[in-house]
Formats: sequence, C-alpha cells, structure tokens
Amino acid sequence: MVKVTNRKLQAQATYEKIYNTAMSLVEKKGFNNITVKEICEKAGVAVGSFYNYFNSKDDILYEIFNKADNFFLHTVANRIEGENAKEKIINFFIHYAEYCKRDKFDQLKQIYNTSNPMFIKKGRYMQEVLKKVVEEGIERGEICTDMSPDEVVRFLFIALRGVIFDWCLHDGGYDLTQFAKDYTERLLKCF
Amino acid sequence: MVKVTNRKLQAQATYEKIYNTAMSLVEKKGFNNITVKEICEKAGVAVGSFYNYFNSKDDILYEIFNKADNFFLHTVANRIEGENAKEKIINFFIHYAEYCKRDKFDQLKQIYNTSNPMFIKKGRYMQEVLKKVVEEGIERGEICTDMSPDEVVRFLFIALRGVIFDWCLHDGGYDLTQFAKDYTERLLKCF
DNA sequence: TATGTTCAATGAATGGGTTCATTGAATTAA
DNA sequence: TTAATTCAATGAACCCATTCATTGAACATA
Repeated sequence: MVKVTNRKLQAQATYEKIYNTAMSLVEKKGFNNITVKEICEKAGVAVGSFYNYFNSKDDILYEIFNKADNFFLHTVANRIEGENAKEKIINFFIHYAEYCKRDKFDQLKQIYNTSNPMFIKKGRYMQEVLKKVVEEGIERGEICTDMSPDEVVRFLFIALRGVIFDWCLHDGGYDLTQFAKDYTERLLKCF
Repeated sequence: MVKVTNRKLQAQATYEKIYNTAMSLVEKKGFNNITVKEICEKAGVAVGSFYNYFNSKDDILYEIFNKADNFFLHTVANRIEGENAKEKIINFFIHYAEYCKRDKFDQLKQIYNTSNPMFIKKGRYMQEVLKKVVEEGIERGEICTDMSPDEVVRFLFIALRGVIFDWCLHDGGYDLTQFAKDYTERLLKCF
C-alpha cells in the first residue's frame, strides 16, 4: 500500500517528460546524434535529473529494446501463420528481421551489444511467443529433437542473433528478411 | 618504390612505441581500465600523436582481434585434429571457444561489437582455415549440402558468433567450450 | 502550526576521448 | 646553399557522459 503524494506524481511526470522527449528525439535524429544535454534542454529539466531516472544514456536504448519485446508479445504473437510448426518458426523470424530493419541503423548496432542487459532481463516475451510454437510442433511430431522446448528456442535465438549481428557488421548491405528466412530454413533441417 | 627516409623510420618507431605500450597496458590492466593519456605518457608521446596512428581508442581493441586472427592462421591451422571433417569442424570451434575464454572478459565484450570493422576487414584467416576443412569434407562426402564451401563457413561462423555473443550476455556464466562443442554438433546435423 | 526529515531537482565540476591550429625539423626544389 | 614544402609531433581546447554536494519544497510528526 503506497500512498500517492504530490511529490510522487511530480516525479512520475518528470520521468515521463524525459522518457518521451528522449524517444521522440531518438526517432527524429538517431541515438548517436543526440546528447543527454539536448534531451534535458528539450524536456526542460537539468542534466542531473536525467540521472535520477536513468542510469546512463544507454538506458534509453534499452527502453527501445523493451518496446520491441512488447510489440512481439502483443502484436506478432497473433500474426504468426503457417501450415506447421516449422513454417511458423520461419515466419516468426521473418517478423523478427522486419522489425530489426525498420530500426534506424546505428540504433540496431548499439542495441546488439553484449553489454545490453535487456537481452537477459527482458526479451523473454519474444522467446515465450516462439516457445509456444515449438511446444506445439513437438507435440504434433513436426519437430524431432532430444532438446526441451526451452533449449530449442535458445538454440534458434542464438543463431538468429548471429544473423542480425552479421547484418550489422555488413551495414545492412543485403536483404535481411530473405537471409533470415533462408538461414532459419537451413537451421530447421537439424530437427 | 617508396624511398625510406629518416622521417618515415621515425614515424614507424613512434607507431610501434605506442602500439607496444598499448598492448602491454591492455594485457596488464584490461582495455577499460586504461586511458589514451596513460598510454601516451608511458610511451613518451603527446596525446595527439596517438591519433596520428590510430583513429580511436577502439582501434587498439581491433588490433587484438587481429592478433587472434593471426594466431589461428599460424597455430590453430596445424592443430585441428579429427577422424573426419565434422570432427575437425567441432575441434576448430573448440579452439575458437578456448581462445575467447582466455581473453579478459570486458575485452571480449568490447570486441564482439557490431562496429568492429575487423570482423569484415580481417578475420579472414580464421575463415580460410575452416574453409579448407569444409572443402575436404565435401569432396570426401562427409558433408552433404547444396551450399558452397564459402556459404557453409559463413553459416557456421554466424551461428558461433551468436554463441560467443550469448556467452558474453551471460557474463561467462557457463562453460563456453562445452556449449560451443554441443552447439556445433547440433548444427552439423543440418549437413 | 511549527519543526524536523525526505527527496526531487539542480548545475558546476570531473574524467576521458577526440580535434585541430601551431611548431619546427626533415625533406625537396631551385 | 637557400628557400619552400611537407608532415610528425604537440597539447590546449572541446565535447559529452556522468557525478555529487547543495538547495528548498513537499511531507511527516508533535
């Protein structure tokens, strides 16, 4: 039972002001082309206030990841079509690729960072969505493996992160969607 | 035909002084715990000189990658054992994992960065080493695929980079060698 | 209502990477 | 030999993320 005080409301408002300003600026100019100072000026707060609500500038990046995760839970989950589990898995990763493509490029590069805690803390929704498909596939005998559903999901995500990583390395120099599709198809031959 | 002048010799010497000092400091304290200023002080040059020879502090990191690449060409290439191609591929990636493990941790995290140009510019030696194994395997019928050797190598490297990435995400919280071995074995079921 | 306490807000200061105009010695051209 | 040019070396200045001691309004307590 937490009492709602004016002070807390004000704090929440400040947080949102910073968050929204940051998201809007990132959208407009890209993460690397804005400064914390700029965010705070536009939001009408002091630089120090930013750090009352975020640990670092990178936290803003991680929030973007968070949004993606929610998008998968609420939107993609209901849109995965396919005759069987394997087709559905392929379609899942096509969605995944499409989502990555629409990010500004420098942003994706920053997000695909080994220090991004969101891959561990969040990103669970995406994996939950895929897990359901895998579980169904195993039940129906469309996927043959000695791995548990969790292990299969992990196996696939690791490889597909490698795909995104490679695409970033090549500065988006090829069609990610097509490549992700082909790659997933090949992977699924293991099962 | 380039003339060797004293000036060029001096420049080369300065470069090496900075490079060696940097490598030694990285070895001793880890990349994140040293500053460009520190490197230059120890090397006895001005900060500005560092930037005559390197584009950024990260360039030092990329040189470390470069060393790994050479290590694979000169050392690992001759040590890949195995009854057949698939065994050799597994052993190759065990070497790969072992090499990653011995890096200081924060260093590996930095190296596995989508902005690291060395993955594209360099890192070819590693892939050449693996390519030979794959070529042999295809010839001998130990590997069945419609892909070219280059494509197979790419396919494998992308997934294994995903493995290292995941290990970094988990802060080295599990045995990389064992995991890489298992992962590669599963991957090879595709062929 | 008066007093003590909490905590959001502040912005100057810090630290570290990077830039760039300046310098002067090495090199080249006359 | 002398003058002009090149370019390695320099370090102060700059930018930007992050910190932290200080402030004062909101809140709790008596």
